[in-house]
Amino acid sequence: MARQPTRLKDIAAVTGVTANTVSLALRGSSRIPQETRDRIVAAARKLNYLPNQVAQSLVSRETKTVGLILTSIVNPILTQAARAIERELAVRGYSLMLAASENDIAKETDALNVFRSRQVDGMLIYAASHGALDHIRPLRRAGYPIVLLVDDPTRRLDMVSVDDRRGAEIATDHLVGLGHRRIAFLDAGSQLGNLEKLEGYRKGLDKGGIAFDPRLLVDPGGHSAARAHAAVAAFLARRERTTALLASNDLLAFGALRACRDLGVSVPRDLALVGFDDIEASDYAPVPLTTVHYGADELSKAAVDRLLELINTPGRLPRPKQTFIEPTLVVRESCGSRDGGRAQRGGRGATR
Amino acid sequence: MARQPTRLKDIAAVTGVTANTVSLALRGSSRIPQETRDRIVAAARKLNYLPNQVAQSLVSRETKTVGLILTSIVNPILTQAARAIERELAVRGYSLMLAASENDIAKETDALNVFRSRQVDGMLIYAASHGALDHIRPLRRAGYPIVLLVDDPTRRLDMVSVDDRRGAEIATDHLVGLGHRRIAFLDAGSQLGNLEKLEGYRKGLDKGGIAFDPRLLVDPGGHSAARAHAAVAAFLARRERTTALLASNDLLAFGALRACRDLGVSVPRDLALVGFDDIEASDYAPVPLTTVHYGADELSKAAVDRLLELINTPGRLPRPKQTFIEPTLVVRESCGSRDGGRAQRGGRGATR
DNA sequence: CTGTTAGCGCCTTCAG
DNA sequence: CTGAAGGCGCTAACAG
Repeated sequence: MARQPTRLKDIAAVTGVTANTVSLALRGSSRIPQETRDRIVAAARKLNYLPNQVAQSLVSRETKTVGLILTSIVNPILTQAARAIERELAVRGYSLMLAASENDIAKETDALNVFRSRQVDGMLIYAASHGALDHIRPLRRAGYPIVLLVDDPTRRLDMVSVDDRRGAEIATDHLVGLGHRRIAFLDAGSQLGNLEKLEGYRKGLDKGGIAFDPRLLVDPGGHSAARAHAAVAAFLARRERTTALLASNDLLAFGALRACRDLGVSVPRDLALVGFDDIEASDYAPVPLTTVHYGADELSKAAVDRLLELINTPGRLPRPKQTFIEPTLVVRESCGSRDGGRAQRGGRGATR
Repeated sequence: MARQPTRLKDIAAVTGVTANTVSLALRGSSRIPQETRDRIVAAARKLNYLPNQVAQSLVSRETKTVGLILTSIVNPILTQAARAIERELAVRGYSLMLAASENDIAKETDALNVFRSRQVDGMLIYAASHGALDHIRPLRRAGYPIVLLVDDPTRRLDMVSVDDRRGAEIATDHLVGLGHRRIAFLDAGSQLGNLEKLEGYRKGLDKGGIAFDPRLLVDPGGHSAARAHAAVAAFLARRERTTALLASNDLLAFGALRACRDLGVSVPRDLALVGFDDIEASDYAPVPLTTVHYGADELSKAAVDRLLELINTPGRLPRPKQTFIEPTLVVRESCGSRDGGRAQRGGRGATR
């Protein structure tokens, strides 16, 4: 990029030694006498020398780079994870390369290839579809360090993820415990085959002795709050006599909240609402959101740790390891249990 | 990363030609007869060949990589920009390398050096401090393509940025037009020397014939909603008889909204509120936020376009060019003008 | 203690 | 139409 970056050879020319000596000196080899070293280091500073990492990588066969594939960068929770990942990597001397799949397997595959071609030392992947991992598996078999950031049902890849199933289950438990029987589930993941949250929801229902009713599934057909807004509005218009709604992420919950406001449905009095992710804005929502929380930083750290473990394993990769981050429920106002009473008996309502 | 990635030489061995021929064939050179080419391409596919970009970069002297330095990845508007940048770059065959400065000049400098060492073809920088650009300027002089994503007061660097000054000005104009005279300004940028918004605010005041009162400046001492929450609570307790507040970003506005709720101050009836950035959540806030909007995607595209222009300029870099993205005001409920009346006379209040 | 040689994987130039 | 030679910037092996 700079038109003429300084090379070892340039420093060599100035100091009257050979490029090799400069290389050794700059890396502090004791083979070079202190005095020569100082002279070389001084010259390097003066010439504003920085080693060419691409040349280094070619010989060392490592790039000190990790690739991260995100689904969509709009979801704040992914952003938060990306940030923690960048930080964790930076302190360990790795750089982060970013790609987005937009929930599209073809783009995910493209990103995989780009990263491979760029010789990244490892990859972190928010797979678009948890069921469709067959484009990733061969890479692991070929020896590529890869850590999935979503659940792999088959357990054949390394993985660090929040326990989505458990998260949806505790959220459902909470609503069931509050006396709700008709609990709707707002989720965009099913289309992509990401069924963990749905399963957790069903498990929670089961435990409460509530039959699963597919009419209570609402699919926004997209991942934005706007989509959720429309879908929930349509759903509410159907008058399914729902008293609670579990949204599979907070952005969708925001849309739901808006739909309720439009239709004069009071949250939590008329409808108890629970989200998922606990993004920063959830606490600042019109009705502060009860939501499933998990440590995105903790998750990121665990994922980076595992990835570096794989990267630094000399021979064959160790057996895949699965790590689940345990979620907790953060109870705020939107579920109606904040002030003790059952949501049905009416709480403070949605006043501001 | 894969223990043994396929090389040109491997394909050569299999097809009984030389590595050179393989290289030409794979790049579709007409110098190689169609039939040989097909044979080579087939072998490459079978061996799952991908070119080693590190090696390619060493000879081509370009990495097809762009470095992006963000201040803090928490601000959703930066994320949104990052996403658009990634997308713009990807369609042009460039990869994105990400680093975060956490608003710290030392870290910003580190990131600059890392990118330089990694031979990125160009850099996009959300500089932490718009006044402190002296660590960046020499790079431009050395011929590095760099586009700043914030204003450079001295106009010596290429830059694509929202017109912060203008944004704050139109927001202030709006509040002045609504009859407000005591307008507070909530801003975390001044400490870092990012004064554009403050200037716009003062200009708006001036035009309205309102004297600037430093007691109406509230500094959250940080960039989070929580900090704003605390700072605004303290400010409101001082009873400065403020009727309006301009927040320098939406996250801060959320915190302010929360402080108002805590203290029973109704928005917009008792206090008109205007934010900045128009992040997705703003429309879903307890009181939908009136805020300064700008096309983050448009900004990103312009920045990427300009950067690639610089990258593809053969000799000396052209003169630096400044591009401002024009902001607009999105009027929602928090400023009290939505339903026609002056905020002071009471609007719908903050009901939900 | 330092210089020389070779090679990482690829591309370009020049021979054949 | 294809092969051989040289080099990108750096490091590793071996000489001297």
